Amino acid sequence: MSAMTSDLHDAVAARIKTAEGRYTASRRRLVEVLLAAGQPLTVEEIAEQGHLPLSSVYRNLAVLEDRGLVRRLAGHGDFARFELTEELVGHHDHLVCAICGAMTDVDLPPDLEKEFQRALAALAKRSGFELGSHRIDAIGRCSECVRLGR
Amino acid sequence: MSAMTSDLHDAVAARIKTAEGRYTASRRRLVEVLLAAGQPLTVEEIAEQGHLPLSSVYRNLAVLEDRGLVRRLAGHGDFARFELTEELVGHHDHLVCAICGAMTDVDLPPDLEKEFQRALAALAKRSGFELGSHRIDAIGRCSECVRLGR
DNA sequence: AAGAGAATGGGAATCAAAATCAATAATCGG
DNA sequence: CCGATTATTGATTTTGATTCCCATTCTCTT
Repeated sequence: MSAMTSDLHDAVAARIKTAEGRYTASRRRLVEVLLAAGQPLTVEEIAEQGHLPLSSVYRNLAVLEDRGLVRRLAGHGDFARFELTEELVGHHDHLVCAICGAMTDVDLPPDLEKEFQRALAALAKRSGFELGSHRIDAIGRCSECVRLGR
Repeated sequence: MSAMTSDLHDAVAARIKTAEGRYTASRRRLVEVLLAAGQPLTVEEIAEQGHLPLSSVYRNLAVLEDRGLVRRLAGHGDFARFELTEELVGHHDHLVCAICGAMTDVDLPPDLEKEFQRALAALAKRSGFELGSHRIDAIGRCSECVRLGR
């Protein structure tokens, strides 16, 4: 395990403990699965890859989301997907397959991200909206679905 | 009703009819509600504002979505929201309130939109992803939630 | 105006997600 | 290390948004 990875677990543990929470093996496993995947996963995928019961996955995703460590995304039509927040793994965007729902992480040039955040801030200000973050998704067909002619 | 509005209804009617569908009063009412709102609505909002039964709203949203006339969005809670597709009302982005889930339409400068689409296309190509459209959401607190100190 | 195909809408079924709760495990004080 | 306290687990409901069903109604076509 890399230094960065244990730093991440330390960060998660610290955050969990601030609210009478415990960073249990089950929760750590969940975080490890999300980290290893490097892309947003469904509850079922997390349960399977972490050998965890569904009820624990649902409960602990809620706990982690509440602490700002996990973020819930909407796939394309199907069901919810989850990823570690950018506080833990940095900002990134997604390629979203409109056919199978798969999501892949991608990074836009930082300059462009900044330019974009600036433009949004201007628009937000105009309507009294307090801007936090943003999300950018590219919608299309993933290579797998293209290959299979779907 | 403006000329643009009846053009829109004509476009919807034409598209519906291509697949043995009928542009019924119920479906037209649904489209009118979405058009009048100028922002993505939940199923419940559509049913209420159009005085339509839930089952019809769900069924007809599915029909319209299938014909590419309506698009399903992820809110910032659990409830899906729906809007007319950009083919009908043009491209735009959203301010999404993380507190109450409200969504407001906004327009980014066209130059910036194009620059984004170009950057995304480059990234997509690299991983064999076939780029269609993109969606950009600003996440934050809407003016109402700021005002109420939520 | 009648027949055929679509659409409607109230209610039932579905199923992802959340809640329940007895059993288990971690934490703390001494 | 021990026992008390509190949090977590996970099999099992329960919930609730969404989808399905189907008898009735509507809309087209001739």
